[in-house]
Amino acid sequence: MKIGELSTATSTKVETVRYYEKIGLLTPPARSASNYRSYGSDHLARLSFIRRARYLGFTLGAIRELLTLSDDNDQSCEAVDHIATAHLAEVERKIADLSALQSELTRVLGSCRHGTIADCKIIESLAPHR
Amino acid sequence: MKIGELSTATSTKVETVRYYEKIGLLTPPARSASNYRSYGSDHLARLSFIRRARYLGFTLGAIRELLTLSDDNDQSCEAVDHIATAHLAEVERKIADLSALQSELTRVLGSCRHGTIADCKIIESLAPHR
DNA sequence: ATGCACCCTGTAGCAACTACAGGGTCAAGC
DNA sequence: GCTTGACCCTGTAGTTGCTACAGGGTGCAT
Repeated sequence: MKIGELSTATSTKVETVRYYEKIGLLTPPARSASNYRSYGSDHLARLSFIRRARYLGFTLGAIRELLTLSDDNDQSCEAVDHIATAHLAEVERKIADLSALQSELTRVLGSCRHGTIADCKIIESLAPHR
Repeated sequence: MKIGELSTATSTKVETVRYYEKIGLLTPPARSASNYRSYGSDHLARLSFIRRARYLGFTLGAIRELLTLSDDNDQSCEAVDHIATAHLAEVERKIADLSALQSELTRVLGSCRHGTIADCKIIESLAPHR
């Protein structure tokens, strides 16, 4: 399949596919006579893996590790578990941060009296002169 | 005050202060005879505002708008309210996304049987061949 | 006078793409 | 047979919000 087909099959932009190749996440595929990239089902599987992991918020670095690990069938999946656990912890930390932010923003917004800037409580609470 | 003092006063890296000046968020301060930047309390207030808004997750673009608005005391604070409301919505969307992710990661991790890669459920659920 | 902490400018790097610019290829329709 | 349009190619630069040098100058204490 050509890059455009692979791209639509995985909901990935064509440029992104080429980018993954450039940084070594995807192996360079065979080329047609007219120098077009020609992908097989292995590429499709690998790219699907990458996209799903990206969707789950893994960094490209983590994905690279996961891909390396997944190539070695005999290894224990302890390392995989470790990467995923660390990522989960990170996600939970972000949720906590954002929730704190949410309360604060809600508080700030709740103080808006819809007057003029001069006595805008939002601006005020952003500029703590305390 | 010199840039280092401003920097520690606002917990901002010196490079970041210069960066804010370069992109026009901070007005260029006066210079000493030896070409050192020399800041006053207005700069301190403005940088505090920026840092607090950044801490609350506002983008520099949004902060630029907020700063422009806050300079015009007579305007209604409707626009300010609008920016903050939009930001809150964004934060809430992110929280929802991350929470979905959290469940999915928890599910994926829960399936780990600590065997070898060959039958690693984590890897499997990352590569959906369905 | 010599060290050290601080200041200056300017450029390049990070993540993870995205968006051109400037060209080549291929199949369909007139 | 020739044009039109959709696709493909490479390479480079832009995005966001900084951060990290490199290669210098300044100011103060010892």
